[in-house]
Amino acid sequence: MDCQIQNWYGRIVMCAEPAPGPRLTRKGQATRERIVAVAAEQIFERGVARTSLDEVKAAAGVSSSQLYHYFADKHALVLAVIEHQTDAVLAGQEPLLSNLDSIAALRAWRDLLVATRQHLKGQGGCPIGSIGAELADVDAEARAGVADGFRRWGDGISFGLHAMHDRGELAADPDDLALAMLAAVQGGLLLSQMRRDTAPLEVAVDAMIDHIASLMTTPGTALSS
Amino acid sequence: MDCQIQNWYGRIVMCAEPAPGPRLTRKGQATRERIVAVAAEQIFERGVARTSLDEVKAAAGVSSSQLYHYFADKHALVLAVIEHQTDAVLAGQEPLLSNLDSIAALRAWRDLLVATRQHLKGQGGCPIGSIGAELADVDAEARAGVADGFRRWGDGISFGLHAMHDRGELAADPDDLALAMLAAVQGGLLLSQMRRDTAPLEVAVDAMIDHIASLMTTPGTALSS
DNA sequence: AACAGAATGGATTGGGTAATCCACATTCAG
DNA sequence: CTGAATGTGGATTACCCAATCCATTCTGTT
Repeated sequence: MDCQIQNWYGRIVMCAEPAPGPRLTRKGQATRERIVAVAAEQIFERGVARTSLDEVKAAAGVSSSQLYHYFADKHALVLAVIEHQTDAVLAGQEPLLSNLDSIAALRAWRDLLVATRQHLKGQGGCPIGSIGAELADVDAEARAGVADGFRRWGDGISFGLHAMHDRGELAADPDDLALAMLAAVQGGLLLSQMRRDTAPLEVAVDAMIDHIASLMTTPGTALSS
Repeated sequence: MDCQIQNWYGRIVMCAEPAPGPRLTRKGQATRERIVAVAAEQIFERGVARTSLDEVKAAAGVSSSQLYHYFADKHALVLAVIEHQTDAVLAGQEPLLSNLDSIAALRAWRDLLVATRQHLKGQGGCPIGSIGAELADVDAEARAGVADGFRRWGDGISFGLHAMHDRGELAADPDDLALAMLAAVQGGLLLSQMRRDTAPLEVAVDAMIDHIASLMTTPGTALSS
């Protein structure tokens, strides 16, 4: 179901396969991607249930028959959007995400997350997480898709931590720390969205970075406070 | 807009005022509460948009006119549900939540959160957070209601941390730590919901407790690992 | 050129649901 | 006791939206 590709930074990441059904012409592929991109944007703003296909069709400049030519139904479109958003979120964190192998690198990555969030003026949460929260108990495939997105994200975080661990600098399980860090990011994003204030995201991720710093065997890694 | 009451454990917490509009008879109050309880349950299971008022009416055994007698519209009902769920979530963590003034107390509270989550067999996320994620950018009042619920929750956590700080045991800002802890809980719940596995919640909260433990001035507070 | 498969257009259908309306019953206060 | 406010019932309306259908045009291959 998945293929492996080399990304721009040399790391191997998992990505979804191109397309299963009937092969698409260049034009059809462009139309399909346009639909997914528009749907992703609207779902990010309003959620899945409040995004009507009529509006997606209008914004993408396509008709009903086109939409249902590329997607069996709304559910299939949502699955494509989840993959699309996962790719976008992970790509938006590169090249930092692939190199989180020092406290300094973690802090730079944190700054990027906060800056991205600030750029949205308090609107919107996590493009993946919000879909997951809405559909987890309603659509098993969507839940699995979001879970896979989180897995890829967590793998990205743990990659750098594993490097630190392998160098003997980190005295803890990198996978657990990566999972905890991802949780801090998700919770921080949610709280920040509710309060329209990046402070919760900053405090949560800072606390987790400080925790990692406290588990390092090498000296000279001062806390941020 | 709010009133202060004494809860069972002596702490002063903020709660919503009883009811603003025309005063209700005992029977009317019961009907209203039944509607809110049923709506809360269905929204927890399916989300706001996928909860139809017809089903709420059927499950609560009321007719349209009753529902619209107590609530101006669906939006007003959702606001009532947010308050209802906030009260329920906080009450469900007592008496532990009001006494998080030691590492041992924090660990006991963590165990309660994990056990509660396990009891749901992987279904459902945070009753408050999931509503917030769905409505934050669509319904400003709902967002504010959820934000207030999170504030109350965070206040509960910070209360015990402040006690530790006042005793000179904790060398950090209790409010920041409480905010980070709440973020870890929310993120942990979301990840656990996606993976249908309590591990993310456990790891995230454990990491945050360990972090707090590392900031304590008194010795003898061993890490959980 | 010619054919098959792919892509597009737009009208239509059918189901679901929030909200309204009017008629009737119950409760409570003075 | 009595009337005014509160509580209840169910039918109805008006709208939104996912999905279908058929006809037509485009694209790539041999």
